[in-house]
Amino acid sequence: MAISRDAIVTAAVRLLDEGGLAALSLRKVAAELGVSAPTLYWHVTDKRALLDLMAERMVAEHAPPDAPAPGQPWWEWLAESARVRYRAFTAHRDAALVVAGNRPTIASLDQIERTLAVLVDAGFTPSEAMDAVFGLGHYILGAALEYQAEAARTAAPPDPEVLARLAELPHLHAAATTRTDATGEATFEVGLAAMIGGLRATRS
Amino acid sequence: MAISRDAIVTAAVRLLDEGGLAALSLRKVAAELGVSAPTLYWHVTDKRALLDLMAERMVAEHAPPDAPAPGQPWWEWLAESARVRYRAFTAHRDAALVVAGNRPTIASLDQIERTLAVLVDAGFTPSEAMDAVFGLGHYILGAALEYQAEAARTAAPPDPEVLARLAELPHLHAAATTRTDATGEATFEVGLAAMIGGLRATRS
DNA sequence: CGTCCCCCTCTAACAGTGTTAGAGTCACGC
DNA sequence: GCGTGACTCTAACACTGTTAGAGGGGGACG
Repeated sequence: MAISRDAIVTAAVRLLDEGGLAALSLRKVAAELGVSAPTLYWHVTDKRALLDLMAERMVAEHAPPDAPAPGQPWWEWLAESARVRYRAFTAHRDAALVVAGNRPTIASLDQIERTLAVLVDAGFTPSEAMDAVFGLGHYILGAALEYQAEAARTAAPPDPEVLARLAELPHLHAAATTRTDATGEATFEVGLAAMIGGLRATRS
Repeated sequence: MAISRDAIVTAAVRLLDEGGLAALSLRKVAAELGVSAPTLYWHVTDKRALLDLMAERMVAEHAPPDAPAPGQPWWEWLAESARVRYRAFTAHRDAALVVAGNRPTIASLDQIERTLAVLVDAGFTPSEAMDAVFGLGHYILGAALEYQAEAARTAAPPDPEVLARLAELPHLHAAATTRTDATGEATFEVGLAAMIGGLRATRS
């Protein structure tokens, strides 16, 4: 009945969604497929390789447009691409962690190339464009990672000592009470606007 | 002769530097101290708790100035704080990963409060200041994480298929050949300038 | 029809992980 | 002297990624 590599990746992603990265073991993936654990090694060289495939899959699920729409400024297209990527990171539990340790794939290179093309077209040198891609990419990764870490944290009861300290700090307390950003999207948007605004400023 | 909690953290950080997070096991930490593994559980509740302590230690090693120097604009002070934090993340191997999963400590709350105070003083509302801290923090975390992931990647031989594809992509190839940023600091500076420039723009 | 080979799966096992149970040792305060 | 608590130990459990090596089973070919 021949287990396929794609089926393994699908099962692994499902398991990731359920229990997070820490709970993802090859034995569980194998069990999900009704197969013994060493069998996976015939289809996949390594657990690291499986994680690479999962990262590729999860990123591929959300594809940004290849280039700006006619008349659309490059910065708006860039912002939209960033949102799509952020969504890809937050759509699956611990996806950011999995992607972070990932080695670059051909698909990701192609996407970077497309982004570089747009930016070079807008007047960036290739090196400047690369800096922009890196800068934005780092921000997205950090935001997604911190969002998911926060989600994992709130599952556990908060340290009362820390909570007490928080009440004593006026600005922090004020900020904490006037904000309710459950999805993290509003916070992401603010940082994104700052980042892209900063990149735009270097281009005029 | 009574092993202290601080000694455990010190040994753990040394082991982290040597082998990275994946190679950090309680048994090795115990061996480093000439003690058996379960002994650590008397001093530390959990491995997660040990990682929290390590994160606190590593961050505390590099402390940014509490407030701008007289006459120093807030954005310059903010950039300097960001650099210090980035240095803290990259000073120890996998430090960014350890800190990312960390729960907020009292010390980190205090530092956030100081930053908020400076920004509020500069005209931000507490909520806007919080957004700025988050945005900048996410960028720093992502940059450090990606820098360390890249360092780990170059240890392994690169995939020839990916390498071949890279040669076919003109902009990517151009960018890759004209850049030699071994420490990642130059790339970090560019993104930092964009981020802080963007934050400044919202304030005028 | 037989036979060989290769795709695919299996069991058994190894070395290592975090963590718990419970027993033991040693110094200090009363 | 004696107990009590701080501190450490051994033994063990359930689990992890990974390797060795043995088979089954179906299609290709003589």
